[in-house]
Amino acid sequence: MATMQQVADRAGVSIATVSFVVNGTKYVTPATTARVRTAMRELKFRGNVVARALASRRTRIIALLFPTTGNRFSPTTSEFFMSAAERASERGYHLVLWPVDPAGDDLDDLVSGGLVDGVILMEVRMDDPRVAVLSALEVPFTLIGRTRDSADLPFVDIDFETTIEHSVDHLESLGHRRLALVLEDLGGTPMAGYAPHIRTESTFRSTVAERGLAGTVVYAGTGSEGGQTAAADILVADPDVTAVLVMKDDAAGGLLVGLYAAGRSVPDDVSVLSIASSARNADQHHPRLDTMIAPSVELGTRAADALIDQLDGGPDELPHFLLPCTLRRAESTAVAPLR
Amino acid sequence: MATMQQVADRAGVSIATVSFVVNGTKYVTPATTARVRTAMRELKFRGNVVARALASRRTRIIALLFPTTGNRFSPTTSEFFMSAAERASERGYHLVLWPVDPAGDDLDDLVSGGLVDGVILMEVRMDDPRVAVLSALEVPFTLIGRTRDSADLPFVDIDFETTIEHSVDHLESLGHRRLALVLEDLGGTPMAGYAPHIRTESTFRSTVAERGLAGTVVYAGTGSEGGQTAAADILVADPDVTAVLVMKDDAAGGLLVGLYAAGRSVPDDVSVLSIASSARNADQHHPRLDTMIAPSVELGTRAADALIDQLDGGPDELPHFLLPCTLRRAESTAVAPLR
DNA sequence: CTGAAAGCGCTAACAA
DNA sequence: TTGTTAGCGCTTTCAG
Repeated sequence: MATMQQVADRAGVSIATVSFVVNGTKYVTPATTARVRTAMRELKFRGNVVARALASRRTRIIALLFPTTGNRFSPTTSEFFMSAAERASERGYHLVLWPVDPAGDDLDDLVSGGLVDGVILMEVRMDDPRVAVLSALEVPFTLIGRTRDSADLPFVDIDFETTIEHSVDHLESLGHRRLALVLEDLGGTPMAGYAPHIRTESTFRSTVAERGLAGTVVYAGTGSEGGQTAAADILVADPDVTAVLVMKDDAAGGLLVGLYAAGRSVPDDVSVLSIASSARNADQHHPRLDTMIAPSVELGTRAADALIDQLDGGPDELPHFLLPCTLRRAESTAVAPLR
Repeated sequence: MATMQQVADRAGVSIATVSFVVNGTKYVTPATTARVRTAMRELKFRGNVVARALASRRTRIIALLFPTTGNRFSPTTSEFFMSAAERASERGYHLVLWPVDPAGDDLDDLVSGGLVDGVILMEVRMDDPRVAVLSALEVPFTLIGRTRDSADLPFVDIDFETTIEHSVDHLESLGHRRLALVLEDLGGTPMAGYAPHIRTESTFRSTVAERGLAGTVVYAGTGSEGGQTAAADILVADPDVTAVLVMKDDAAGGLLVGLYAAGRSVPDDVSVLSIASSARNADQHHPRLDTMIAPSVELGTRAADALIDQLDGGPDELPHFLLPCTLRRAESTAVAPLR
């Protein structure tokens, strides 16, 4: 692996000059530039990222922190990640996905010594311990999500409040007055306090209260069984329910099964609206469900931008970017769910 | 951010001594060790990974390379990633997921200068250009997957050959003699030549041929529609088919719908076996499908081990580790699929 | 416009 | 057992 010094020797210039042409830091005459470039090519010079990082204090690498706990990597997560990575790449950065303890304990060695220039946090909890750690470490960071009080934190997030209101609007416009909400059960896990759930649940409760609607909330376990149990739970709590919001992708199918098993057909007896899901996930269902699709790509892109702006000294107001999910109606005609 | 020199000064020792206690490189008396540790604590010394990497030529970071193309991050992928990360962590390494161009073009700057000590490749194609790049770069690497000729490459992989034979065994034992295989359609994409498909298809063809069975192969598009179309295609090609293998998770549901739409009930008329899927994915289905579950966790762990052995100078034979999927039978009684 | 040289923070001989 | 010191490969003033 050729070093910069070797390139310099070969081109008959100083190492500083090579550095200048490599980084475009200073003007170098076309003639010397050419000589240097030739030497670089001949020696297959690639540059040493680590040495550069040590000298310049930047690596042009940013990390997306992902909790090691649970197996929470969904298609939606994937969209956040991929879109953020793409944007980072466009702006001359590399984005890596870094699994870290949800408590933030192993954050130090990652970040200390400038291995990464900044980080994006996702799967944020209302009182996420990682933000304190990151602040203490003085690492530039941006959230995909919001803590309880994110007023002076840079973030992009799904606008769950608006999403839920729109969802209820939609269902109300269909004539529904008795709703239910299915959430994942995170109690007792390290992901307890997961902000999207808290916000969704409280917005749901307040919205139905304001509008004088009935609103039941149940927590679902995993997979088809989780959904089936949730359906049963809902019907116990409110036998007259006519619409349910599900924010748990892997249980959505089971929910239909459960409803049908209890003699309800979808959407004739009960409307089901899947929320904060991805198109890719929704497309697996048949019959299609009405779905509030998460703006993951847009948010991933924005998150990368927010962080990189911070690093490169772009606009300096705190980014507080919220985007609601958008409704995608199932176009197919009514179909009975599973028997 | 305190430097090692500052710690040394504070503890009244030389910087070398601090380095020794930090890395456990040499014996240091308990007394001095204590002084150093105290100083480190007082100064909140964290150590500079970049400087250490430059001096020692190792970062203790390994990367799992993931193609930027397509949105191929499945629950199975997630299991590979998480388990490899966990194993790496146990062995004192960090594992990051690095999105790179499937052609391997942007591999240089990642790897040059020893930003990562080694890499694990996944989503491997039969003639994957990335292995040439990696070899040229002289970076230690391990594959999750196999190229056409991996005889002298370190790899761990699903044993697709055995998996398919077991699948056919299973179906044959159920009395089926007319089979079909559903694969993802990757033609024309950068992922064309994806090794699992090639191996699965060719093993399937040769196996049915040897045993004198009928074997139809169809390629499915995405989501429920993809599966429905695949079902129709199969029935055109072989109206008497009685068993189908699906290696496309998101289309499995649609396949059932399609079969049912064509008047076939599952599993009475047609048996469906989902292959190389994950438990998490399979659990979403209702009715449950018989599933050949991929040994992702075991393989992710092995991959990390193989790479780290290589790095730390463990056993030096080339790891060639193959594990077949294991059959998980749907316990539920027969149910009609979607209507 | 180009070069000299002082670091960046740490590791690892080699000495003592 | 601990200290000295020469790098690791590159960036970046500061001169010239």
